[in-house]
Amino acid sequence: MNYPYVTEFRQSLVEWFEKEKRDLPWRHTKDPYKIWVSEVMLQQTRVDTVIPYYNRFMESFPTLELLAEAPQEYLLKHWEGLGYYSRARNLQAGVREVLESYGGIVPDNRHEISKLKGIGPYTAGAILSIAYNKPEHAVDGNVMRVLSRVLNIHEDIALPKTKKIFEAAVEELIDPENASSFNQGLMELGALICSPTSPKCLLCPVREYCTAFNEGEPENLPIKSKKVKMKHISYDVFVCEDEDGRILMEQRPEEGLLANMWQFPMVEQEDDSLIKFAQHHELNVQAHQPILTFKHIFSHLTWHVNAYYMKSKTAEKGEWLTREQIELLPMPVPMLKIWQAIK
DNA sequence: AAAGCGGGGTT
DNA sequence: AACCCAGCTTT
Repeated sequence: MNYPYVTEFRQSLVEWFEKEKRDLPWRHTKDPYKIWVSEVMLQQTRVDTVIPYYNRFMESFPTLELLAEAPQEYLLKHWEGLGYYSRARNLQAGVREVLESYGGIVPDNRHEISKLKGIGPYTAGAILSIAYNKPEHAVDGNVMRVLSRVLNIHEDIALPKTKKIFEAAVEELIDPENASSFNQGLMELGALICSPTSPKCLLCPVREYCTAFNEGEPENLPIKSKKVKMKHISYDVFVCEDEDGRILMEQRPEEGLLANMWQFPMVEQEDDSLIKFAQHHELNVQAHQPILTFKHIFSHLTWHVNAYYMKSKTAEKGEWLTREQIELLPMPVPMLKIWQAIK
């Protein structure tokens, strides 16, 4: 690696972290289960977003056993609005594996913990280092940004193989006695100081040991290629209420986008989609009116939603639920938006 | 190696 | 509007 400041970098980073770290709910524990939950929630998700979800989750599922026993719908309700809902289902599958195969003890080595559903290379290293203080790499977007600057690495971080370079670097740099503070320090530095744009180098505890600060251009690292083609789809959504005040609902498939989440019936927009919808459900629609139109942007596609409200005579087909029942169902944000408009 | 998978904040 | 965020799974 040919980096001359290993000892100084370690010491400065760990000291800075232990002095300046934010007071976060999951930093009050070393329970591997709780660290696990926090790390899964934090995947592609900001700290400020996660905090209320984590607190609510720990009130309902304070132990691994209670999470293992929870109905999936109740679990998803706790994840509602957080996104990437497969994380929640994988987490539950993972804790069940721990109970069945490891006597309820989260494994303390990479080989075993990596077998658990939802635990990839990053989360494995995060749990091992934070809960067990094991000197294991935990390379996320923050770490790649920080180390690309400290070590002046110009490889494209969008390429999967590039992550191996950073994992190898962490293995050499990591403080074997303070793995927890070292790994968290790298991420905390990325969050507070070594930001994507306008890094605050003058406040940085390791700027003396930063190759890009000394010899390069920190603000132009890391190198990241990008190519995204956004897809667009238009949907009609029908909020259909019968004479008893019950509303027609449907559950999404168990695989794919928003798996197992509930929604008001939704069909791809066509000129006669309302007629087709009414025929399919054998509805006797008496009146309908537009509620709202909006755009919902996912990471890889955009929904253009037209929502309508309608009254129908009571029909046999489909799941007709009361407002109280609907409140208990996990729904994605676009549906919550429509539900708010209805109420 | 590439694609699918949420939602929201920042610039 | 583009980018980013304490990434993982499937193909």
